[in-house]
Amino acid sequence: MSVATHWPRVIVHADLDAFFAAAEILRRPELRGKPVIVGGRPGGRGVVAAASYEARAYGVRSAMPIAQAVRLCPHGVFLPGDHAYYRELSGRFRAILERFSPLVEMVSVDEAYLDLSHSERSFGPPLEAARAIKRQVREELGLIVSLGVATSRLVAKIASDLDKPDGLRLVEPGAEAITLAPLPVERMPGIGPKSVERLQRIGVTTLGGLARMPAAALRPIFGRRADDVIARARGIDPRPVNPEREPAKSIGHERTFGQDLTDQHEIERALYHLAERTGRALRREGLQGRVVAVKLRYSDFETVGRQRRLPRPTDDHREIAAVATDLVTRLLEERRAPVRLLGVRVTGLAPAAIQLTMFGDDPLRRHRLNHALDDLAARYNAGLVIPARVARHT
DNA sequence: TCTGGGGTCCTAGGACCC
DNA sequence: TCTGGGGTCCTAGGACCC
Repeated sequence: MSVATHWPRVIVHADLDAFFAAAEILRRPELRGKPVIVGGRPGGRGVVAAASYEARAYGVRSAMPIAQAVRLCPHGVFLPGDHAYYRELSGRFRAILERFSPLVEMVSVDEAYLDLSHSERSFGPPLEAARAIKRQVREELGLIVSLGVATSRLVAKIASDLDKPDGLRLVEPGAEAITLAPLPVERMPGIGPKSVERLQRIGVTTLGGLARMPAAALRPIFGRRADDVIARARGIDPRPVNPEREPAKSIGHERTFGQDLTDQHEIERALYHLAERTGRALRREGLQGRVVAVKLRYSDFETVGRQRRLPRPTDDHREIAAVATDLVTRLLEERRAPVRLLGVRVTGLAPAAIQLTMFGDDPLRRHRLNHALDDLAARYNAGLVIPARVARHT
């Protein structure tokens, strides 16, 4: 019998396995055991959002173009995805986690951090608590969750991935650096393909190697983050679990078209629709923004953006659309080529306040009109109400 | 092969101010 | 004739995450 290990903090990272695919199998049990791939429609321009482990056996991975997934796994079951349903399951997932600690931070629909530092009295040592979480998620949701248990978010996150699927990995206090050392650098969140390549060029391929580098050598790759990257490679990460949802910094929508757009009217119509969805989302959140940004991707994947600061904040989709259209028109004057994607985003957000200084238009009336239109859109079909000038071309 | 959509954060250059 | 230095705001682009 060894002396109980002292845990300065107990952080759990919980990650649902192949979540979207598992969710679909849950409501269509006949799919169990089949390669299920959730993403865009075959023949379309989507990517894989989630693949069951049966599909992964064929080499299908998330973020892979659907066309490639079809080639690898022609008999796969391809589904479009149902985010409202996933959100509902995600809420139940969260409710289970909250039984174990009030400190639960959802980082996406299928991922969360928990701080169990003060939960030992109720749920026993970390390993027992982790087993209870896995059991309750399986019994009550029918989903499999992989867990990492460690003294920090970072190590818990990396650990949760090590034994997937149905993983449970605990990294004892003091064992952080030695656990990370043999892992390839790309296991560390924040190190993506570009950084991997640049690290490889200076002879660094593992987190142990990264941990031993002098900060000066990493400065060209990571800039001011270099010291932080080294600390993290050693398993040091003081960030707390924060259950508060941070206020949004930007809200926007973008769309990749099934076929590239060349017609000016089609482009304007698409921008109007994106602006409308963005405006509605802003009003739903009670926010206004001071900057309108557009994104344009050409058929050759060259991607450019423009943004403009407004004289005052807005949540009005007509105003957003007008600015967005002007910005895109300017981009197309610089380069005229088929358009694959358009995006509209509003940043510089702050809680909405009606301005009483507009010219020629009653802001209060417009404000009421927008909310009335939001109600209509919610009751009927989103995007039904568009100005005649744009509708004429539909 | 042919590359989504929602975001966040960082960098770098130019304008402008003191 | 040769021309500082720091801070802040704004814009564009890119890396990255799920």
